[in-house]
Amino acid sequence: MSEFPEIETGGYAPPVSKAESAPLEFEVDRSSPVPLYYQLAQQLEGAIEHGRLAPGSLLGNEIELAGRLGLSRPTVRQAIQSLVDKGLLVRRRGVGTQVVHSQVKRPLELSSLFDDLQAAGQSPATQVLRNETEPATAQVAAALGIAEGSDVVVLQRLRFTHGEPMAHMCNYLPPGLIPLDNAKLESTGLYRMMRAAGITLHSARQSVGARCATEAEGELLAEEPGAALLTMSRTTYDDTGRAVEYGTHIYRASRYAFEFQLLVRA
Amino acid sequence: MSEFPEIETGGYAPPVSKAESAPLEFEVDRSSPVPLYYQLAQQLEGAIEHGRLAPGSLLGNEIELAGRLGLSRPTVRQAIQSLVDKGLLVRRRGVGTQVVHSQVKRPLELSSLFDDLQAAGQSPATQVLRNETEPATAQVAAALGIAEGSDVVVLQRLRFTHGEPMAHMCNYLPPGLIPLDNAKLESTGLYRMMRAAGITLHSARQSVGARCATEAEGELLAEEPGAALLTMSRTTYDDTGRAVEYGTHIYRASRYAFEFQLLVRA
DNA sequence: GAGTGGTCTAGACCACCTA
DNA sequence: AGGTGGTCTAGACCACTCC
Repeated sequence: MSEFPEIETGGYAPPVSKAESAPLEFEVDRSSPVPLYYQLAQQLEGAIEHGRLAPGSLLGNEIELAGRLGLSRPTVRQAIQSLVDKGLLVRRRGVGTQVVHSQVKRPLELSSLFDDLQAAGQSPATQVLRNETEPATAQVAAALGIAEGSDVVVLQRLRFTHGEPMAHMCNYLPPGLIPLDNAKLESTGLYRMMRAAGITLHSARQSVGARCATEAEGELLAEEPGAALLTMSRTTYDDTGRAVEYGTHIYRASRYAFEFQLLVRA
Repeated sequence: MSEFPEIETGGYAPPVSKAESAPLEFEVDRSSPVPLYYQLAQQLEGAIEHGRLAPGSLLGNEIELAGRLGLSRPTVRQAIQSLVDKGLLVRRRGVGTQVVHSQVKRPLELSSLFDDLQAAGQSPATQVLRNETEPATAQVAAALGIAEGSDVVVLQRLRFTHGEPMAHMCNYLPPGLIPLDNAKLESTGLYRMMRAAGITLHSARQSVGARCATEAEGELLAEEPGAALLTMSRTTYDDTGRAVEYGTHIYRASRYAFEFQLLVRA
């Protein structure tokens, strides 16, 4: 497999390359507006990504690293901590800081279907079926945390890849949150429009299920009635905890599966 | 304005109760082995959960808070930061730290189906169908990051709630990771056994899809052939980045849906 | 015992927001 | 202009791990 003998022992004994052969050079630019800890974190992350810091290797203690860089220990710790939070490093008291035994690639973030597809080179397209304001039903009101009967924007879209239908999406948004121009909606994703409007997305609560397609759903998505569909409902919150979107979507299970990463919270 | 009008305006203007009427008392115990920042974080979290700190209310600036508690500012910051990471607080430069506009409940963590069901009062039960060692297929080896053909433990279980089958689970584990006693497996969940063995779970990469049940699957899960099934494959990693489990599971869509929360990574 | 990360302090200056 | 969080420093002592 790999060139370095990462493998050993059935148990767990951590094989540690004690002397990092090449101490690796890092440098910070004190005239830059970029925080020092962030500069260091980026350089460390780059070194890990590019394999200059091998998985399992020790980082060298914080105090010495701080001295070598001309930084204080708390600053170095802040850089290291940010990478620990990202899952790239592990700290062990009395042992040291090592590069994680890799395997875990970059965690998926909260992304829109549109971005996912585009990133996968799937050339997504959108058709807006509906874009209007109506009173919120009890379910929608509860999801968005607004009063039942108050106005919400209802959005219904069909998502295509390579000219084939792939998902039917129904979204509800608080009125006036962002301008919902049909042309814009057909050329980009909802999340991207929100971010562009200065909304900082923070988290989303999702529920994923499955069911068999009804006749109408089959027609809409070019599937036989009875075909498996993936269903998803999601409420998205911004960084102030305000619900900015609630959606119920259905996907053709034959063409789509959710990929995501869950993190254990301390 | 009035004193605590938390509600207002259709737009977004944050209505802030400038003077927190009752400054709220916090206290730390310096003789406790619990870190000071952690004590403070817990008290703040409790105050938020119990509504003593209203959503949207300001926390008071860090320096004053530090003074009132007899702590240094970095310590107070560490406490606050941990709650910001949890999504309970938002910091705004030049404004202050406020309690998130709630709505977001506690984020779901990486949990086992067993724990989920038990928490929901569903009295889960498990039947072990298979528990043996065999050579890893290419797919399993890739997921676990081990050599193809090397030994892995294969586990097949059926999960019941209220005496009804609910899911069929097939797991692969590195050999010798933990003792896999059948009796233990039938009385608890796999993750709980791992945690008890000192393994710190860190993250899991999942893929969720759907398909229609085959005849055999229908029989196993007491569904008609063609019924919608939810499929999930998951690789779980510990805090060193080592894959500790790979599983492919199928669930009766009529009885189960995944609930989870995604966070936006900075 | 030596070395590591974990915690904590008491200051400092800066950038940003509100007004 | 005043107040807030964001960053940074130069120390200190402790708890844990390993030899």
